Amino acid sequence: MPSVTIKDVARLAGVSPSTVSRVISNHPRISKATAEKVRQAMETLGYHPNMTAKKLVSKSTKTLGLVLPRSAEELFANPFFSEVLRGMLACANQKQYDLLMSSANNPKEEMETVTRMVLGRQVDGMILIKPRKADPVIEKLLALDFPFVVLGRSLEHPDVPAVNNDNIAAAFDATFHLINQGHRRIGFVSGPPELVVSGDRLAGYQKALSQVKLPLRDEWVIASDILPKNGFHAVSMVMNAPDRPTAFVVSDDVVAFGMIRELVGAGYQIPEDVSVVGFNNIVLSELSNPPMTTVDIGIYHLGYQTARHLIRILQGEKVPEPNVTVPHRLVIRQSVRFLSHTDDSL
Amino acid sequence: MPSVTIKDVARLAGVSPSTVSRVISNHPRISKATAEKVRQAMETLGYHPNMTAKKLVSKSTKTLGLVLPRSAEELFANPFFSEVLRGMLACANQKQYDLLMSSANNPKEEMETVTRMVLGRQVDGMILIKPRKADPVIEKLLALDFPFVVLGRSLEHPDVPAVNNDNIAAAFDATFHLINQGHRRIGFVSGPPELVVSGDRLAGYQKALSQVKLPLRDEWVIASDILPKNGFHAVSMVMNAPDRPTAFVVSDDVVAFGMIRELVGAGYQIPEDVSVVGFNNIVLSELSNPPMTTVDIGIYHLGYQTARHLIRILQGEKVPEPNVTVPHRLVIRQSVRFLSHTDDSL
DNA sequence: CAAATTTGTGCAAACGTTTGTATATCCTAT
DNA sequence: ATAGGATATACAAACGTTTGCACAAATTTG
Repeated sequence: MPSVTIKDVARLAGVSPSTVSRVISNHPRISKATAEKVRQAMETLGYHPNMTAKKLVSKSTKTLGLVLPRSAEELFANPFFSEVLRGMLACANQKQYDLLMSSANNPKEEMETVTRMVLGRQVDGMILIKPRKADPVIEKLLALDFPFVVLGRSLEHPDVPAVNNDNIAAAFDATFHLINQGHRRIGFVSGPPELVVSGDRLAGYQKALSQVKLPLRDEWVIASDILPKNGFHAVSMVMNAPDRPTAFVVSDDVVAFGMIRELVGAGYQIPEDVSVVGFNNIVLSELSNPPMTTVDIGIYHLGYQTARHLIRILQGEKVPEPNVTVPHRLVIRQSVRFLSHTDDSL
Repeated sequence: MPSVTIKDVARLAGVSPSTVSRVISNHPRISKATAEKVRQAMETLGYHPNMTAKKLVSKSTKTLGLVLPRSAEELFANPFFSEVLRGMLACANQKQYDLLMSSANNPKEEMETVTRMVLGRQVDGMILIKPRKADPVIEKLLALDFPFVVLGRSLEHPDVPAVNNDNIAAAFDATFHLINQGHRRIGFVSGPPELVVSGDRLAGYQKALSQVKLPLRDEWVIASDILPKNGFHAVSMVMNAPDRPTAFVVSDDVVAFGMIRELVGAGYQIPEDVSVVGFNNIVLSELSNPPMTTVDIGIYHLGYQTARHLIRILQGEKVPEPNVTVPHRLVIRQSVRFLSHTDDSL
């Protein structure tokens, strides 16, 4: 409302607008005296720079763009997202950047929003969360030569700046933990098939099985997108077969919760009858009943490093590696049972 | 990078920049012919308006500001937040607004960020999430006469535009449900004491007790901020007393999870030994073991309506009521036991 | 002590739009 | 034919900054 500009300050301080500007940016060749005078004037007038004007002339917005994946509806109810966001905000905040967010209901809207942010010069760089396979947004940004980093990885462009877990290794570890605990019949619940991350985790699972020469049984891998809605029919189908799995690797903790709930409802005990290892280690994994064994992928760091990486690039710092990998670790709690080989109660 | 401006379009189309501008904004007095010519030129050049310039001259940013409460660290790991955000984004997106976010580590930073957004004219309005009692940010915004709405309510300024639940009634309902189920010794776990919402829920709990002439026992109300860190000492202290509560109202589902976990760890069964009713109905409340009885406060709607309310105000629509109340409802699941009055097993 | 350099400040252009006012062309009505 | 009003477009100022250049004053140098 008051809208006091640099000119008002200049007038009161008895100097030119450019001098005021230089005082603000600590230009070296401003005398101590005028600087003081100007600061005084700013103070009494309650001056604050108009960021929009500043952005226009400086051609830098100090803002990072973030468009929510169209799968937002699902992914978003997931604590994963807020934890990632928390990391991003923490980093952005520290480096004096803001985050401009928008959501989109479908791929078309998503592209439009990206376009508006990028071509509309509202942001200095973009963050892409969990890209799809053959993601057109990546193609677009690449074509525009606009700075961006993906949280996850691009299948088609391996050298695009990215922050990711080694999801193959992570799923391998999760699966191998079950193997080490004596399990031989291990099922897998995968994430949305269009996401790169889903493919990686599936691959890690398969790798672990084949390493110990266990057969891959297609009927034991379940696509999670049919899970929460359809009452887990796929799960009960698998469980009703004569030689059912004794354990599952589930590529998302939330889905794992839903699955456990179904299993419990069907009369199974966790981990006595079925073991489960989840993915992500969200806060509630620790608080659930039973506390869930899961692979901690460092969600907060994932977010933090993604923002960090992008800002580094924007500031022209030497970026040693295009890709940064956030370490994961298996957190062993109580949703996995040790299965003696001589035990054939299952 | 290419940075094609309105002038480039004008040149190619053989008209003046102002004409191009008017074509874009569908000015009535532009001939069909030129309009076509200009659109053609925009197309071939791949023109997109520079939003920053537009914002500068139009003095409207089409952006909503959101500063994360300093309690972000805690609140944020909470799915509550992402669900609220999802609602806000959905509404903003629909009304063609963006969200500018920032976080702050302490009240001072918070104020600075608000100042930067508001006085820096980066946003048209602000959203304040769950204000504290005597929140200085509210005072500031009021003093500046800057449009904002709070998600929650202001204690000191009841007529400030706000979107909220009737938290007193909600906590009353939760407590009364326990009473109806036969409970007479009911504890309460409160949220961070500096938040308005915490006070309201506590009041609702007290109201329910006094309505049925149950004594208020101070030692049975536990402040949650001492909960997750200190291993729930307060809980075990309460539980070890000779006449311990048979049930708790817990003003946040996440805290309820943590509490249940502690209780289970101490050998109690839920709901057989202790009943719990939570607050918020986050996604995982349904999936937990046992599924949690909780009051659904419509988190998504809370977010959606907050954005909606602010946008209404910004667009100068007649706003019938300064405050909108999002309805709540008790969702009965399986964390509460029916307690026969003749049953003195507890 | 004059010349050269440094120091401090102002002027004006630029960033890419929007919009009020002026002007030119074209109708329509007298 | 011609005034009067539409209609369609151009001009230029404005939004609030930053910054290259010019220039005066102060300081250093030989």
